[in-house]
Amino acid sequence: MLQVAFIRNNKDQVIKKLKKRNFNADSIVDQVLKIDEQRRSLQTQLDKTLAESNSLSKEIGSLFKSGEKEKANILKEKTTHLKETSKTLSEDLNTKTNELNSLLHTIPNVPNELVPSGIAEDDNEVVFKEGSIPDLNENALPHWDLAKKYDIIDFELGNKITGAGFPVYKGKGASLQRALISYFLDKNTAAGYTEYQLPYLVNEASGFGTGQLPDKEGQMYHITEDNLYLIPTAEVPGTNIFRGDLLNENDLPITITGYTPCFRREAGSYGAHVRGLNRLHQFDKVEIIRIEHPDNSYKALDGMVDHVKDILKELELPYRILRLCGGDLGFTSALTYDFEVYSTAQERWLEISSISNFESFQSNRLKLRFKSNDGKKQLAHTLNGSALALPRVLAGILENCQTPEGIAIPEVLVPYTGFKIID
RNA sequence: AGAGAGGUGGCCGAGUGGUCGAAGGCGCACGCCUGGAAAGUGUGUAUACGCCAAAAGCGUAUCGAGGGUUCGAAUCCCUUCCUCUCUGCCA
Repeated sequence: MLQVAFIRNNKDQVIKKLKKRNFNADSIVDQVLKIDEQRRSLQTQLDKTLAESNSLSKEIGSLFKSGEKEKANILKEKTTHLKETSKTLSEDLNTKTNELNSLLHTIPNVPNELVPSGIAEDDNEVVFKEGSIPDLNENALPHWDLAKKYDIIDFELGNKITGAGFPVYKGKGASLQRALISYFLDKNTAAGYTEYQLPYLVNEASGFGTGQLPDKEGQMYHITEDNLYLIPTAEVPGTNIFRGDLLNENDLPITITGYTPCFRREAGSYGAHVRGLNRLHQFDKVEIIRIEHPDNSYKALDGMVDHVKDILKELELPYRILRLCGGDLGFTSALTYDFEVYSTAQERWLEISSISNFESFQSNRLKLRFKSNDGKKQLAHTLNGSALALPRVLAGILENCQTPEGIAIPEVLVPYTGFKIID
């Protein structure tokens, strides 16, 4: 959520930059500023009314003490209308504040300068490419066939136990999953991130804090009996650690990593793109999260990108990095880099990581601030990224590392798996 | 899950209807004292919103959260969340 003061002071810039997202902010910005003005005027009136009735109350108190009951009763009557006035004023103020907030909730983050304009996926800008695409023979199989061939992932069994999108990993498939999680966590902690184990269920306030609610309510599994949500990403519990906090400048940056399963309803997805591991209702992911000083957040973003590059290089997977265009940029993000690994057998790129700088958009909603050394308070910047999402990395390994003898495990993972080949 | 107790500032802790944003202590910051330090001593030490060009200042709100009673609520009532103790259940 953008800050009203920011919109007020940078009105034209905000409107102009939001155009990159193909978001026409003209009328909504005017509305926001108008409602904010009304809100402030109501606040002033209410404060004045309350101030008057506070001072009357004090007078009444001292009159009662000195036994001047009649005088006190006269004053009491005077407070009656003040009470009515303040009641309606505070109701109006509430309405205006809610109105303002729900309007603000519909305005996406202002994209960074670097964000290319564009409408959809095809307009994303490829900024980096690394790794050679292996020349597989004609018998190369997509990962869902490989999973069956080596009996390491059972999709049908998942259907039986739960439903589509809940695969069962078996034997070396399960080991490989566990190996990847450990390997990612080790890489992240070696880079300075502190490992956390986080809850998989979050309350409503956390959902609002990171912006999943109210907009993406339908995308999360909701346990209505206890009013809790299954997390769609570790970003939600991880970032909400700091909800409402006032940090010290010296506490920054805060860097955390955590492994969690992720649950997504993915309502409305279907077709070939969701086959096998491409899109699941439950999947594993290791996330990295940073709380940064605003002056440092873009440097930190680059650092996160380099970190993930390093991991993919070690895994020897062919990948590319995209800078998301305005049309594809997430609602809360100011700048996002997507990592895609090449699926040789499917002949398409699969998204395996998304790294974003939200600037103060998330922290404004979270009320996550820090006090700088000169005593001034300001919103911190939040960033997060996957390092990495498991299923598609697994798909990439299965497809790119298939040999006539079996799946050759990337060397860095062998100490974690304890085996070199799946056959 | 049942019974009881409780949630107050960075922390501890007092406060059961009026001058309480809140005693006292600890911590922290700055000053004095000291050759230096400790001790001692003095001052200061929450957040949000609003008024103001801004600072100073002033106003309003905030004692887990939300609502109510009252001229007036940390204090009384209701709802809700959380913590602790005992009992029950359980990896």
